[in-house]
Amino acid sequence: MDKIALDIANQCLAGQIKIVSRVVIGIYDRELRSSGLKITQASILVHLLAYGSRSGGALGRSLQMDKSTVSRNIDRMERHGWVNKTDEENVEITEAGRELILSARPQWEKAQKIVCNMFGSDGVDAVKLLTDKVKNRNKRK
Amino acid sequence: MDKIALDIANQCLAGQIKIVSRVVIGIYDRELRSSGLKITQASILVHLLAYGSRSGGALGRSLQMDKSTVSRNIDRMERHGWVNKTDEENVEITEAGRELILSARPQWEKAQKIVCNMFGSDGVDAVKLLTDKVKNRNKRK
DNA sequence: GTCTCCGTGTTGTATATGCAACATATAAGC
DNA sequence: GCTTATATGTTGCATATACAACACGGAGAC
Repeated sequence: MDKIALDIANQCLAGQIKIVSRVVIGIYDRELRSSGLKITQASILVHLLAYGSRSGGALGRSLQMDKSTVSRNIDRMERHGWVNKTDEENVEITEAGRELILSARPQWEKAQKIVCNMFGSDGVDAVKLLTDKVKNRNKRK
Repeated sequence: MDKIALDIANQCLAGQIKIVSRVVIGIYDRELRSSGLKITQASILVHLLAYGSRSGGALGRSLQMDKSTVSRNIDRMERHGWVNKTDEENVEITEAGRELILSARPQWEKAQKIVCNMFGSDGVDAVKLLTDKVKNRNKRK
């Protein structure tokens, strides 16, 4: 029983975020399982729906993913037939991808509801706050 | 440009948490890189320091990891010589593991400082709030 | 005693993730 | 022109992650 170690365990922001992340992502992935999607791929499809075709680099910047991670996620999704790489270094959603993500909406809603209940309105606000802090981290100074 | 998709992209709690997680974990992992640790393994070592030898199941419950994930993380760490599996289904930290995690403290402090600066005190509070919500999610009713 | 349930751990399979190194291509400097 | 910087994408490597299926051992139920 090391008291200092206990302090570190309780204060480490990365450790806390990992725990929160594992639980929340688990809830979404379990709900989405019947659709064949995981939350990462669902996020990419939603992004392509929202913003249209984009380069892998742009996707990575929006989702804070390394370019290699984007590259391999797109590969997997192309194998499933949900996206295509177009001529001009862009990724576009296919009709199958569009139908899939639209059909998965109820499952997404359910997961969102479960987590909203767990977090409460102050918890949801906290997530938003952290997201904003992360996205604006290089804007000051 | 689909307006509804844009709403979903901006509201999805899992998507937001993934983004926050990627950024924060990236900061810690980069700082810890010189020590040879990643934040997951550092968390396990700190837990073993704080609470002493524990079963994989107990570690998984504390860190919200699947038992198979714990199992394979422990395997990796045993290969590195940082932990041992004892007779009685417990995992114990080795002397090498203890020295490693103690020596990595400055790097952890630096990462913690960077993220604290990024988040501000309200952001740090937000992380704590979410962690508490997650840990107490089954306690009500 | 036997059977069932539960806690524990391992293994197969698949996805997710990032760094380093590499290969291109385009743009800017000079 | 050439060079340098910047953006793009891929691949090797290692770790992190979870579900399903399996195996094992103990604790009760009867």
